[in-house]
Amino acid sequence: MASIKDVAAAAGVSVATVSRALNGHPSVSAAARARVLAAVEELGYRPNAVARSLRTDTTRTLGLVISDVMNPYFTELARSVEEEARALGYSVIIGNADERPDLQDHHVTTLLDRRIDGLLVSPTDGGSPRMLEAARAGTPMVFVDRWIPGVDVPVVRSDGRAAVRDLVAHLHGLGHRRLAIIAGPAATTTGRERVDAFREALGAFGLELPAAYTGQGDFRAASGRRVTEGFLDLPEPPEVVFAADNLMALGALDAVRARGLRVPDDLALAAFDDIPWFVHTDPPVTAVAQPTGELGRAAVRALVDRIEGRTAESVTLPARLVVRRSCGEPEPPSPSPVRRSTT
Amino acid sequence: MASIKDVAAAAGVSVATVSRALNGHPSVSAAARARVLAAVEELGYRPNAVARSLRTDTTRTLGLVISDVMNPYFTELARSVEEEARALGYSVIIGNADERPDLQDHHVTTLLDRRIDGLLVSPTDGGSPRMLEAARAGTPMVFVDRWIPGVDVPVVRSDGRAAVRDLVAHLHGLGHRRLAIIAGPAATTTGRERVDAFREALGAFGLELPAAYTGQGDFRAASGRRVTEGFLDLPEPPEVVFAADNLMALGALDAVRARGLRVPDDLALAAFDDIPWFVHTDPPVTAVAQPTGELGRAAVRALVDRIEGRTAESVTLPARLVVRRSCGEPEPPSPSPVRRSTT
DNA sequence: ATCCTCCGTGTAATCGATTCCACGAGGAGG
DNA sequence: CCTCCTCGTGGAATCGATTACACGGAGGAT
Repeated sequence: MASIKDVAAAAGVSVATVSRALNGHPSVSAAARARVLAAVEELGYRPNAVARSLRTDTTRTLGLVISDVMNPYFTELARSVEEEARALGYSVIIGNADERPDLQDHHVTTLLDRRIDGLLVSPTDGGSPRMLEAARAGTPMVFVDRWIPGVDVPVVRSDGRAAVRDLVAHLHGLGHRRLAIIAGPAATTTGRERVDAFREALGAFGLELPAAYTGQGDFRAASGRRVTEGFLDLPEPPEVVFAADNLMALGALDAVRARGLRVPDDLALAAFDDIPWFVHTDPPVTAVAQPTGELGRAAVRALVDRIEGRTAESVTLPARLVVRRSCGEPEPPSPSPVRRSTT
Repeated sequence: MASIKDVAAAAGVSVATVSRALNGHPSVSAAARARVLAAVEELGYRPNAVARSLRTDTTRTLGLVISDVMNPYFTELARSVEEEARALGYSVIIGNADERPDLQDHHVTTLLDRRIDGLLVSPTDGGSPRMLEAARAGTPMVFVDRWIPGVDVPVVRSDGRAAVRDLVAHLHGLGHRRLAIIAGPAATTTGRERVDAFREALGAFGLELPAAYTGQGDFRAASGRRVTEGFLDLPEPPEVVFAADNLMALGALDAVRARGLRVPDDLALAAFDDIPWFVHTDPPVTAVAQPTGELGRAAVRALVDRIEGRTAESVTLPARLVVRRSCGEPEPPSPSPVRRSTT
């Protein structure tokens, strides 16, 4: 592969001139510039980003460590992050932690070794040592969606409290009184917060959240299924299950279906995180929707601010409730014939 | 951030010795090795991958350019690619082309600029000039899922012919005779092949595929919806629609639902590419399932073979039919009560 | 005409690793 | 006791870019 030396030789100038010509430096004569460009064209030269990074101590690359790529929420987040980063002239390297702290650590380490300019993290656990150290050492970093309390890093996330209150009001209005939740891992902020918000909202309606109605999940489908089966085995099963993420909701749907029961007649279902597929499930799932794309873009902007020496602000955006049929209410006016179960 | 010089100084040895100690070179005394390791520990030193790459002309990184991250098929592919690559000691940088040739070209260019060791591509179109040139120039490269005819690069893909035949047999057995297809972009191999396989299978049953029953999609949901609406507007609409990928099937479902019709009673539906969500849609969708994970792993193995100087083989794995309810047949024996529509 | 200022360019240092080559010490063999 | 080999080590070149510094020539001011 042609290097800058080859271009310099072909153009009959020094490598310094080639570099200057290519980087838009003002003091290069038009003649020299033209010869350089011609040589570049002829040789199909492309600057070696590795060499440039070594010299400039800059990679124009952001690292993004997410908890689970297979989760549509994170997929969309990743997509919006890449989009905004590209608009700002950065590339993104994604690391998928698969909800495993060891994998998260692996990716943080590799990204740091590659000297990325900044790190976007949605931590799987309390934070790997490597990550905490990087934060302390001043590596530009921003938390997105999930964060780690006590670490001085800006956080870009959405606040689901109001939407969860709306959800509980909706459920209460439908006559449901026994509400259960499938929680996320206690090590994650989102795992805890959603339970807190739910309990708080229940309180406002004079309802309690008994321990038996709080199942421990891990943000994966299998755990949602397991927890839901537990709920159904209870002497007095809940009337509604609220899954703290979309994959666990999928698992819950599985569990209900495997028992030959139906949603919402036998058990109502709601989820945190809305995704396109929820429109097409049987029945369509009521969910708390985060402004995922905006979250990703805001996170990138914050991180780039930090990288380029400006100050980065934490951002909190509101989530909102999207009502569908999984909790019992018929869908808002639609051209489709009203659906009635035979029972 | 500490460099190898700092470690050398702290350990009281030369940088050469540090490098040798860290790379397991045999001729380093136990004493020196211990001092180096202690210094590394103390300084929290991590080798600079950028510098190493410049010197060794190797990045231990694979580039993966896919057509659309939001498509669960590609998400799963990406995940399995990363997994296998990690097992072989490589990192992966993903580029999402979003079905846009210009974006594909952008990512190929950036990846090449970063001097990745090899490229895995699922081309969106006939192939960007940059990509074709890289292939010709000998950059290790493997096509996965889609490929470009006439380019001498190994291809890892699945063959859906048999499964599509099974699908048509299934549909024919259910009494369907007017079968339509939503094709993918003609610029992609998968876009063309699936139509060919479908037409061929129809032929075996003495059926034709009229032009009116061939809609042109682009592998995105919106196009599936548009094409399906066109089908429904026909004087004699088809009885079945076969979508050449899962997102277009989603769009088809949308179209049917928006008309107040139902699947499979008013229009049966089948899709190419099976995904977990198809189990939960209303109704569950019959699909041709590719061995996605195995495809990703095989592609990585082929690419790494090529990178490490062995010869890479093309691989073709069979797809298989997964029958669900969207074409009219009741699901195989299950504990759930038989579902009857009220009409 | 002389001096000063720019302007365009080249030389060389530098980033942080790896690795070839040379060198000194110490052990084995004659 | 001398020679030779081996082993561990350090010096320095190298990868491909960027950039500080120096330098020569042209043009303007006086």
